[in-house]
Amino acid sequence: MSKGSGSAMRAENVADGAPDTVDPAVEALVQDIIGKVADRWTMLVLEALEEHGTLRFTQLGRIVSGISQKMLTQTVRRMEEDGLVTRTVHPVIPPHVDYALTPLGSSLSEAFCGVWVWAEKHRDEIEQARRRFSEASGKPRPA
Amino acid sequence: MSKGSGSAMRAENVADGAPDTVDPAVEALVQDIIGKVADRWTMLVLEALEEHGTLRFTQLGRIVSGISQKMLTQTVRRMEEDGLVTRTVHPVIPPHVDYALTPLGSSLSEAFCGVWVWAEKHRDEIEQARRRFSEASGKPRPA
DNA sequence: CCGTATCCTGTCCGATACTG
DNA sequence: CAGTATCGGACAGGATACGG
Repeated sequence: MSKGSGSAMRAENVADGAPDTVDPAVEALVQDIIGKVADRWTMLVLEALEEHGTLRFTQLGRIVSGISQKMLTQTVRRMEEDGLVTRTVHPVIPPHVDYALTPLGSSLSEAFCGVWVWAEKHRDEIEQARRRFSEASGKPRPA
Repeated sequence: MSKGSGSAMRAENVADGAPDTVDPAVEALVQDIIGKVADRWTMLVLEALEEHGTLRFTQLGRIVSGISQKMLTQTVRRMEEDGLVTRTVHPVIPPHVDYALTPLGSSLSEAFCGVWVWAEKHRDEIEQARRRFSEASGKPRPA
């Protein structure tokens, strides 16, 4: 999933009228971002921080119930790397680390909210479609 | 995304220490939908159909370059199951199958556009953040 | 041309144990 | 409390070959 995002290729000038010309670099980056954000844990951490503001490691782990330390660390690190969250270490005993969304992280949360709203709005249609599909295929309902 | 998001498996509930903005059940379903829809191939197929309209199996496979037949079939099947695309079989020889977006699929594409725009708009910030992170961590370029 | 079935590999993720 | 390291199971997904 980690594709060559290091490319300095710039093609923001999509001033043409052709809608079918999607820049490969942009497309790659978008896929990369989506891939990360759509991750089960990343999404939940994003939400948790959007809701509660600053949180500690353990707090985060409690809110995102079910996540392992490994995944929490990994998720949070990647989000930090992408500039979505800030990681503040207080050098005291016992250790104390705070996590918070950056403006970039907040804006992503907001942007992704559109898809969230869509899913919520159309979940009935989706379930209907699934049922219709199961009916037509003669297959039993998958879980 | 990753593997586990097959269906609404989130039976685990938080001890309600903090008020959630959304219903847990709805959240689970939305996560499920997001998980499927945000899939790398699903996204590309969605885009391809949004751009080109109706497409045949092989056409689709050519546009979404790099996808295997297995994944293409699987992706398209799931999208059909969720009511995002229509699958029209022309019983001729040789076989001829057309795929097209449903209104639901189009609306999803539109909703996803927000994230797409976000990624495009902020890709510089993200790359900067990554560079800064690499610098601070003393890590070499991750390919 | 379209789709399925089989094999095989890479990777994700949870559990556990240990350090500062 | 916060994080790292390692092991092992499970599954996604690519390649291939074959059926309709």
